[in-house]
Amino acid sequence: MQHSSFLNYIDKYIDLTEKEIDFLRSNTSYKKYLKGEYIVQQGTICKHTNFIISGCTINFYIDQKGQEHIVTFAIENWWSADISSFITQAPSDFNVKCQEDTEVIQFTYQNQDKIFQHIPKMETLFRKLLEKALVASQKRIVNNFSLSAKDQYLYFKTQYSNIEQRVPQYMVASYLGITKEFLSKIKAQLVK
Amino acid sequence: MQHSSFLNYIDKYIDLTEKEIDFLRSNTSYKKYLKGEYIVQQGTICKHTNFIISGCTINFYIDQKGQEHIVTFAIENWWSADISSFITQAPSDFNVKCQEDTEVIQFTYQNQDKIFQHIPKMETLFRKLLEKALVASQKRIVNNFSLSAKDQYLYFKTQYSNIEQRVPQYMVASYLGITKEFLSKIKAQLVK
DNA sequence: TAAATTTATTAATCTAGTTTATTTTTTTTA
DNA sequence: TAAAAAAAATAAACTAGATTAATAAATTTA
Repeated sequence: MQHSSFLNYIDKYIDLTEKEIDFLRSNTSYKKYLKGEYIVQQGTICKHTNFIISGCTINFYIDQKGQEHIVTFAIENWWSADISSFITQAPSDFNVKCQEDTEVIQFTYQNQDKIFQHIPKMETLFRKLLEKALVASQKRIVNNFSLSAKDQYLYFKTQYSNIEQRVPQYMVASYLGITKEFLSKIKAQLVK
Repeated sequence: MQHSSFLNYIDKYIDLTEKEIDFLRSNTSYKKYLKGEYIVQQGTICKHTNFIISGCTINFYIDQKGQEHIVTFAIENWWSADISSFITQAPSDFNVKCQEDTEVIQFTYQNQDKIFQHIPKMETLFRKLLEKALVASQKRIVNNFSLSAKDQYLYFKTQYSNIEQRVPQYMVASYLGITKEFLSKIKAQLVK
């Protein structure tokens, strides 16, 4: 029941037997975080990969100058974790924080491995998700290269309009790598 | 024999039986490209994932203004492809071009799939490689956010000093997302 | 080995985006 | 529902890096 939206998601990509579903259910766990809570904190180890059932998380870090930079947003039916820390089980450079009350299904490193060994289709699914994530990440680098801040913002709106409505504008600016003042200027200019 | 450096690479990560090695060998192929040849051209489909035995490739695109942007470099023991085009088998937005004479082991989409089904360990290896590639890609975005052009260049040198020696300086500038003139200025300033 | 081509340097001018500071608007809390 | 706090807007001064243009050095080719 807690797992149902997660299982629906999985079902869109692969077919699992009843046994496999039970295995998956018993090797993952449900957790609810409140708005403002941290799922991962800079300097600690990222224990879980999180599938978001409901809510919204931000992945950010604080640089040497004390400035906060948003690396990614995640909402329902997306995945949220600091992969670097998760795969190495070493302290994280990032924070994962709940921007809203957030319900997740969690995979520990050990359980994820167990799942991949018992259900190779799950590993295939994860491989394909990683391929897509890598393509999206490269696309972001490419956009950074060749689009003005205004065009990057417009692209963001086409891709993530649902997110724009759920987070403060200064976080969108941070995600785009520009100042909140400049995003404000861009918006004013777009209105005209 | 043509496959030996590829098999050595694989052997560092996973143990394969003789049969598995034969299967891998018969479902991949060796190819040699000359300096300047294209492995993938913008607008065509990326047919292969390439493991580089020797040589150097650049992955770049031409933007609307006709400007060339280098997205990635790859050398011996790295992988080279346009993943986006490869996984969708749709026309590529990128070029993969040989910067030196380059020998590769090639996986077609179908054969890669066959290999993953016959040798799940290979899919595990690829998943882990993708995880690492995603982490590196995110790291690049993060550096872009918080480092000056000079510091990005210094970071590049620590990570890819071997590549810096093998490609013209203007390609390094392009990879860093700055002009060749500005990189020249940075280098002059660093000498002092 | 000279000519042609490609790559790198230098310098002046310019601009997209930052910084700093102040004001206004919106949201939260008591 | 008023006060406090957080978020957004506006504007002036500033700067990192781009653009343009000319020159020099290195590499390739004949």
